[in-house]
Amino acid sequence: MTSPHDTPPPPTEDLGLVDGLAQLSFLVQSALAEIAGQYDLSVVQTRMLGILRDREPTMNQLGHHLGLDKSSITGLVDRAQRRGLVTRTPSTVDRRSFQVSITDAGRQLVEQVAAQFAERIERCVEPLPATDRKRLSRMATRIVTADAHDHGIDLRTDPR
Amino acid sequence: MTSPHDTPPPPTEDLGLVDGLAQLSFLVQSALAEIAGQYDLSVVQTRMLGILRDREPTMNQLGHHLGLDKSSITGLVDRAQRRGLVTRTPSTVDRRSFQVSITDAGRQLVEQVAAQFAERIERCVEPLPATDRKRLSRMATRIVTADAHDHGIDLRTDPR
DNA sequence: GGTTTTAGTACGTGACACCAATCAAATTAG
DNA sequence: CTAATTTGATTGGTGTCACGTACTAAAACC
Repeated sequence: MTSPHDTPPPPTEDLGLVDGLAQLSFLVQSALAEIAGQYDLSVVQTRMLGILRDREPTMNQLGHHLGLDKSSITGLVDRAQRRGLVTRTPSTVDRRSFQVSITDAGRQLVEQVAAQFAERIERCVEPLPATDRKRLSRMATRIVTADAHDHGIDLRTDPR
Repeated sequence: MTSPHDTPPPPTEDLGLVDGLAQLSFLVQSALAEIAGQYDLSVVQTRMLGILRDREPTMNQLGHHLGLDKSSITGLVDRAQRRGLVTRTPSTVDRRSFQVSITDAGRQLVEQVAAQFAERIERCVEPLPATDRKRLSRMATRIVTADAHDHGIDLRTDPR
């Protein structure tokens, strides 16, 4: 029925906002998963490293950033630490907690993933005219920050 | 430092296309995960049910739609079938394969999730003016369909 | 007919995610 | 200043999901 590699961009009917965004999110996520996978990283691991690029949170704070349970964090950090990507440093002020930091190796890794991911996304977005890309960027920012604002959360995987 | 529920929309600086889309995708995915979770569904299960709303693929085709290995599908369908959400019907033309169909219960479930998800997304998108929402919808569609075109894939979780 | 694909399952492994329970350190009460 | 509570993190158990490998049976090929 549907022909694969044929008609260039036939005036496709609109998917609607909800479905469009849903599918777009799947597209982005699977791109990230694929690229991260090339470096033996999962999406969550990558996200964690991304967060640690500019922060040194405690386990608890890290869990908060990722929206994960504390118990999930232990294993997550364990695995990353085993690979030498992050460090657990005992906090000086609270002898119960640790500060999680990214290592040079981890930083290098995540930088590579980020670069390749950026490349990929830029490519996906190519069909849009420059004006639209700008707009899209602004809109995404708007939505994300409004949401973070709602939840009193900080977010941002990759600031600056 | 950062005040949670204060300043309305202070001229937030742009996150950039890549980061904006990445975070937007996380936002959408976690919304979906949360809502699906209320019905004891995972994102993948929900996605599967969404696909089955308007298709009756074989296990293999289903795996193709989801981008998953055949071996992953068995368990996926098993669990859904155990819950009475889908059915495995032996194919009449190929005695090796089965057609996976959604049951009424499954359809009802996924419809509820979809409705609530739509509601949630609409809400997230509220800060944007109507014109932008239209634009966003078109852009998302454009990107997604261009990508599907590239990969010769069909996609669409929720056609029409 | 015999070889080779193909559809699906079975099994083992590992990453995640959660909950409940636990422990030590910190905080709050009284 | 003890006593009770809360908090940061780990452990253990369960379940989902994803993969690779190996295997069976049916198709398809020659």
